[in-house]
Amino acid sequence: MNRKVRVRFAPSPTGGLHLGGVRTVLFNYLFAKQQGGDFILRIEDTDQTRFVSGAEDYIFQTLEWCGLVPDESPKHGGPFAPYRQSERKAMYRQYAEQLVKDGYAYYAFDTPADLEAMRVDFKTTENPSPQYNQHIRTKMRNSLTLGDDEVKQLIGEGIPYVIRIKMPEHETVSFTDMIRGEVSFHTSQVDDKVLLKADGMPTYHLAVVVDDYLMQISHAFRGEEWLPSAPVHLLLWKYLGWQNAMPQWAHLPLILKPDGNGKLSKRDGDRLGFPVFAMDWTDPKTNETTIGFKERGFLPEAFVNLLAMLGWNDGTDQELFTLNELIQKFSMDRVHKGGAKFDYEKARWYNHEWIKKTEASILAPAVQSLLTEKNITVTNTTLLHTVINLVKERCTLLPDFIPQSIFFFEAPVQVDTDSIKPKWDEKKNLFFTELIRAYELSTLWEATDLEKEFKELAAANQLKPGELMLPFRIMLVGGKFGPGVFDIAALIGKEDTVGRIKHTLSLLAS
RNA sequence: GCCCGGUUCGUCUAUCGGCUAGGACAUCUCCCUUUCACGGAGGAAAGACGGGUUCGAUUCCCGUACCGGGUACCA
Repeated sequence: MNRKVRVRFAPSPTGGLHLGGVRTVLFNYLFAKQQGGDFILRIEDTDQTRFVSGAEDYIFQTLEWCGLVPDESPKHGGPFAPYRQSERKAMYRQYAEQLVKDGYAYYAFDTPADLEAMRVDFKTTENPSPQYNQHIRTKMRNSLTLGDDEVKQLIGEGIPYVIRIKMPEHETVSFTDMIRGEVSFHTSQVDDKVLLKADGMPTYHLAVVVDDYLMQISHAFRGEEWLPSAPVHLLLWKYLGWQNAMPQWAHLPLILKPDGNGKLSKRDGDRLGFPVFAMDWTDPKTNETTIGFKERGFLPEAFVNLLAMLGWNDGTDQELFTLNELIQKFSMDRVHKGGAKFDYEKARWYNHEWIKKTEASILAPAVQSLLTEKNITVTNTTLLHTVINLVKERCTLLPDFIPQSIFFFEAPVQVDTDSIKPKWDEKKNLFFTELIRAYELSTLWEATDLEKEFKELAAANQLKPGELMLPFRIMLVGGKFGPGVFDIAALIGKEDTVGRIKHTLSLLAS
């Protein structure tokens, strides 16, 4: 069987896209691009009660930021449109009805109250959550227990009903998962899932099978949380007569909380102070904003890189990969089976590495807009690039560029004179006064010249340069940080250097 | 409870029967840097447990334990 690779990411638009979601996108994307296939985005908005406006748009923005743009989607269009399940509503019913006709599904008229009563009535300590299964279904109001005439009558009267799959009694359903190998289930353990809801919308189970078939999906990758319902899907492919077209499955491991147990959730980020969503997400109902990796100052390259390494590696010690390298090297059989605890420190490390290896010209727009927010207007882009190259190795997140570079463009507002005062004396005061004169007269303004002059003057004053470097640094940058002092002096120029020394001297005098 | 997955340093992981168990993050020590970083050298740190199979098991099989997922007219 040699068909075109087509994969899909099928989120429901209920909120921000979290790490796990983006990683599922990434693995789909990598696989598709490697195989010369297509990556489809399908919106699974079959639950109207959970629909959140803005969520779909957010998904597109996120994918764009990550550089994982779909080939087909509600936005990009494509030969299998529409790509929003709510707009495909009409197509699902016929398949559900066909299943009923073929004896693989049945109508069920139980009300929510009936179901609730069932769960209470059949609840025991051994079976705390009774399912609507092959045993229970004989005790409920459905087309298996009711006569044909009664069923027709109920439907005719407009009584709400759902269509449920009729799980076979003693079968083993098995399939080969690309990551896990052979996985099998006993049908006696699986319940009669609802396929078509009372409002006429399909559930995930029906919709995913119908759409994957209609959209000719060749490989279906999704989170591990779907593994238990895989037998339902497998059976549906079979009952609908599409078995030969069934995609190959891969169930991806989950991303877990860094501490404690369970899968990573938005709340963990809030609690532990790190982002979980790719980008800022503002809940339209509560107006609460959850921070995203983008806004925290992550580069998309770093974000994609760290996500890829959460559950996959190429078997070597390499940890830094570009998207293109990932496309080349990715393979589903090297994806782990077990979940991975998310480590924010390591995530920061990836970003740090990416900032270091990214060209100043690429970093420049982001740094510039960060400075603009601080009311710094940068007109000299050559200077900006020089500054970025000088400080980027000490920046882990993009906003770190602000404290690390702002003093190149503006005299420090706060000067940490407290760190100078304890060891300040008249000799040093004299030295800096002389330094001002020396620098004012100097015709050369390169870092090496400035350092030479500085040290000669120190020697003439019988002072160790070491005692003077820190005060000098604080005068220029405001605190104990930043690149080499003479590099800074060279870049900010004579006027600023002298001005900042004078300013600090006056602060120390008062 | 039941079903399905999983289990190597604190964390992410390498190992596809030969291991003195390797790398990275974090941590510690030292060097470099008269700031903060970067960088360099080194240290500490792991195969859940019990049975098999085998000349040999981290690796294969079976139990047990623990962790995770599922058990909705949510995805």
